[in-house]
Amino acid sequence: MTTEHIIPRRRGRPPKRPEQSLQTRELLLRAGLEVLTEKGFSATGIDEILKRVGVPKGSFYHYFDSKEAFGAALIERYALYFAAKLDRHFGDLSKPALERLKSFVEDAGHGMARHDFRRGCLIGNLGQEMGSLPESFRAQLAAVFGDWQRRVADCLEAARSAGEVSAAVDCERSAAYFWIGWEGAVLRAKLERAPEPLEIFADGFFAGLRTG
Amino acid sequence: MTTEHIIPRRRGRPPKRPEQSLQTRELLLRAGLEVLTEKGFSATGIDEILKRVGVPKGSFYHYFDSKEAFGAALIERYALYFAAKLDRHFGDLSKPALERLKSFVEDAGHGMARHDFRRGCLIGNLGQEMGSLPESFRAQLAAVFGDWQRRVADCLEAARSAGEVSAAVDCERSAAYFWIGWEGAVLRAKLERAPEPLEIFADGFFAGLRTG
DNA sequence: TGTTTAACGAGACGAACGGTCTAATATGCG
DNA sequence: CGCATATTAGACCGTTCGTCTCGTTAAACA
Repeated sequence: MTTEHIIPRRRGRPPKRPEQSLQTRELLLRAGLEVLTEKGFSATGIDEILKRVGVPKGSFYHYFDSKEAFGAALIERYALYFAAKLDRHFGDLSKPALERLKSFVEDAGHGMARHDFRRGCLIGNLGQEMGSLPESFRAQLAAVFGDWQRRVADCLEAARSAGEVSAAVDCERSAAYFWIGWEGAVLRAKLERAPEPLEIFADGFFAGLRTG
Repeated sequence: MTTEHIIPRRRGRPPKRPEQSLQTRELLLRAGLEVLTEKGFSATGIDEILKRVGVPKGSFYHYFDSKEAFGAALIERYALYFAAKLDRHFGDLSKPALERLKSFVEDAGHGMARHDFRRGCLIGNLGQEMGSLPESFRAQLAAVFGDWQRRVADCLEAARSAGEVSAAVDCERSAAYFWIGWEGAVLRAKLERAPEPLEIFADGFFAGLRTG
């Protein structure tokens, strides 16, 4: 069901093939993303991730100083992965700016559907959990939202210049609004295991842009 | 800092004063709400709640069959508490319907501010955690949202009848939209420990109602 | 080619957790 | 008085958490 590379693992110092040497770390990160987007940080034990990829505990603490450090690495990776996704959509100048944003929304919806609405957004998940998370995560998570917001704001700005949305739209504020609501929609879609919350939010959001 | 009733607890069967006899259970529920709105279900241990109110474990398992049953009781109580809050605002016929909704939003914002934006919405918190929660919670949580949505939809309907919002507004859908986004705003306000997300969402939502 | 050192795998370890259980204590009731 | 009932008290068990120490293997250097 998941990334089940049961490549027989050798002990001792590995041969000098950099691609191979990063494999274990890579596997841990990938599995971590899968599990954490589904269950969050606190509810997930290291062992679960370990078992999933067939790596013993000792390896984990070789690659990461602690569960906290692992979490930070996951946030970083997820943020990057997502920023790339945004760029891919927003950079597609073959369509109008507003369409670019819509295509991201659609893509994200398909992504959730592909996992049966069981997985949400890592950043949203961890944000919700901040009450019990290392305080160092707070700034990191907020920064990620800031980054994503920037990108959406730019896209909206382009749409406004092109007259695709009302000139009265405050792009920065609308971008903030977008992520606030989108995360709510993802959360709700996960709860109901259904796409409707995403659709309802997207419809409402885009309708609002017509009038500012 | 919290409900620190350190009422000296007597062992043995208590005297027949029903108000007193429910006290321990009551204290557990109250403390549970405080902690779970802040940290969620998985991250919270029974012991933490117990210590907070100075109740030994034996009592806990006397009043609740399990942590799961305790969670279910908390959801029920929170849903009731919140429904009452909604009714209080929406039932205040001295102001226009839209104002009633706005006053709820304002009240909720003050509520979060009072706890320094450390506590969120229990239902939202648990919703996010569904990935690791007993499956029995899912229907219960969804039903709560359904109930709240109903109430908001009714309020919106009243506003529409009074011409306070565009006749084009789909009240049911807008109510769904409201809760989707509002939960996102609460989550974000908790993350940033600031009221802006609530304001941004509320502004955008109410603006959208003008045009439907 | 032999010794040292870096890189990694393996699993033992103590603390904490959820949950159960028995005992202790006090009241209600016949 | 004595038995049933309600509640507190906390020892206890199996699990799981995150950390740590050590063994094993290859690279590095001479």
